[in-house]
Amino acid sequence: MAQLRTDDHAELLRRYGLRATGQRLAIVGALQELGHATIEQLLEASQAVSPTVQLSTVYRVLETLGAHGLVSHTHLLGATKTYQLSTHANHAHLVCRGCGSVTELADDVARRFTADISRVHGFDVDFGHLSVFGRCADCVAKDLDESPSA
Amino acid sequence: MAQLRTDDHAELLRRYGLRATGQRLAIVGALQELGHATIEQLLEASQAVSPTVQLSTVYRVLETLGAHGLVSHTHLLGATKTYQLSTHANHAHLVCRGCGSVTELADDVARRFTADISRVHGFDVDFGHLSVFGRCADCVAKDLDESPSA
DNA sequence: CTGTTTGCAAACGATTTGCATGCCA
DNA sequence: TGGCATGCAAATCGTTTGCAAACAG
Repeated sequence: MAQLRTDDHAELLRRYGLRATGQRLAIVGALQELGHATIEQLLEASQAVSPTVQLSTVYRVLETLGAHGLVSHTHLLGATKTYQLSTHANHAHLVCRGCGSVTELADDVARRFTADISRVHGFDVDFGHLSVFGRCADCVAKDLDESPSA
Repeated sequence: MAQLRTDDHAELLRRYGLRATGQRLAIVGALQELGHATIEQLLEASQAVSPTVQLSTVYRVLETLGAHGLVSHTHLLGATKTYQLSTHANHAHLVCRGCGSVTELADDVARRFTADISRVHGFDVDFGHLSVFGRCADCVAKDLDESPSA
């Protein structure tokens, strides 16, 4: 997995016509490191690098980067919005309501699903934003333990 | 499609051990009529029947009904939470980012998808809460019109 | 009659905004 | 240097809560 460094992040931002400020680099770095993260997580992680970063800045930066297609967001658990670099967005998520774990959906399953939808409904699925809720294998197993038999 | 009347709603509520107040009947009626609706839509629709209904009441009623399994909710557009009667919840939604339209996903497609996920990931999909974002056939067609060729 | 539900208004948390200053290009 | 980005604090939005009155059963 190609790990971009800070320098590259700066370049990336400029390529999109955006200024490479310390705060933005910190936030992009945090996004890259975390894969997907909530506002709170991003605030914390970017403050570790650039202590002056403020909550409102995180909001503004994410909005700006989002408008330029660099960042996308998904609703994972409940109303929690999580953000991710678009380069990291090309897969759907399986979100477990039991333990909160987030797994990437296997590509071939996703592809078949979107193909089916396209064929049946003519609907063009926005892949990166797809979140599937349910219970992961572990939690299903736990559920069975707790209600042993009928 | 079996259309329940107000009397039946009252009965339904009581069957769940809930009091059948005018406000609740109005809200359940609105849910039934709208299929799925936001808090705002529900407020408006239920006020048409029972003008005293208040926003906080809508919130409280939905929470109560939800706790009893009568109502479920999904995230459709953006952060917008929409609510629906559980009897109406057994299908996934295709949500168009272009025009905001919401379509029900064909059963067989959904079934195949959940079966795939179960087989590959051991993950048990929460069906009624599945929302798929993207662009509907109409909006895809419009998109093509607007960017005719390269 | 009794306990639940509602109206109302105030509290609350998350997100957004205005303005002066700071910093990148 | 000029203008976009940020810090800070206040405003705003959606949602929740406490309390007394109204209502269902």
